[in-house]
Amino acid sequence: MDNRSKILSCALQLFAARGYDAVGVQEIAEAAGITKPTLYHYFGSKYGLLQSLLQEQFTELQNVLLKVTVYHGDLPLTLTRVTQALFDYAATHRRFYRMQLSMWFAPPDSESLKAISEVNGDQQQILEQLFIQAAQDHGNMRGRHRAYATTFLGMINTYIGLALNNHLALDDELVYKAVHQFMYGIFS
Amino acid sequence: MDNRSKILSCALQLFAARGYDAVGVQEIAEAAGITKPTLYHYFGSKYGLLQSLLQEQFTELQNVLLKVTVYHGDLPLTLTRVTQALFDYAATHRRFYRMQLSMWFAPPDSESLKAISEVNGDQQQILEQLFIQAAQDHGNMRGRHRAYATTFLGMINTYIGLALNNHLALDDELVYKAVHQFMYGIFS
DNA sequence: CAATGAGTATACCGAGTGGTATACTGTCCT
DNA sequence: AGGACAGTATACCACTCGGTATACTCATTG
Repeated sequence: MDNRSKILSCALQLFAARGYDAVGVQEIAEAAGITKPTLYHYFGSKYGLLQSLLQEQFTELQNVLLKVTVYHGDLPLTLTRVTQALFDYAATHRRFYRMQLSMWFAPPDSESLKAISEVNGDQQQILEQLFIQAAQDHGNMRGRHRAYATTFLGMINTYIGLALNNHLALDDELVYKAVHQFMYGIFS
Repeated sequence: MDNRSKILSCALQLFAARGYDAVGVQEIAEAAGITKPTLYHYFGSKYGLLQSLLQEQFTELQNVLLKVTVYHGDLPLTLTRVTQALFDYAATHRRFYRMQLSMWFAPPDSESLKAISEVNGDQQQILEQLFIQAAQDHGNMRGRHRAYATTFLGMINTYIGLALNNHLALDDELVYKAVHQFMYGIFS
């Protein structure tokens, strides 16, 4: 593994465990077995490191999401696939998802929130597109795609958050429950 | 307002906006119009300040919660009251709830999470008691009180989080929806 | 009056912060 | 061979961090 990858990997581990603000550049460098100028050579700044980290992981997540967000008239089916994909991604990228989640709920003026907002818009838009398509079949959904996408993602992220702390398991039963809870919320 | 209260108030504002780690003791002191030794006189350390802040606000929240968590055989009714109470509390203590929420999702080894965990257990237990009582009337709920309390609080907190970012409104309709979504989750 | 003790400020501490100027390597390309 | 350039390390910068030693003020109390 080259130094750049080593830095990214160690930074992810440290940020996920203690948070962006609480981890120093020096510490990351030591963990990666390099020195600070090397880190600054690749990423320019601590914040740039965070951006690169988020960027690279998020494009992967978005590709997964794009593959699974195809709508063919059966919204529960698509939502089930999306939920499964997100659960699966969270389970196989626990560290990253943990970091991403804590940043999602970070204070409004924190650098963490700023960083993740820059990157997160696409994910939201993919989901919004899905709900816009579905609204063509279900009139009462029209005009609420933004709210639906946010709520859906919020619910999923909550479940993942609970699962990461071992309060529940991300099994098929939970997928089923989550989707039906959400659908129930739409048609009531 | 005495200096102690001024410090607490300013610390809350700053922590809620930028996070515990990103705010320095010096900055809190300046915002409160005092100097560091005064702060250390009252709270001993930066972490002690955070603990006091959480402690005082949480006892207030717990009192609200205790008043409203009375079970008389109608679980949806009680949950509606609890949800309303939490929504109301969040709406009237936006800054504090914002801080509390970001700490709830803070990285596992962060001081923020440690601090809130020390204080949060009681809240969880109040809800668990409710579900234990309800399980006497609904056999299929038995033994899951812990999961129910966690999931319920998680759901409520997600809605509040979305509301704090103006993605939705904490109105009676949402209370109804949330409670029914949750009840649906139990009996399916 | 003298003594106590809470509350506050000045001035300081060592350690660590994010970030960089400089110089040295090695590997390409001409 | 020689220049360019990515990559890396040593040593440093000014600044901020959480925390404190000391001394002062002032109200309470013996």
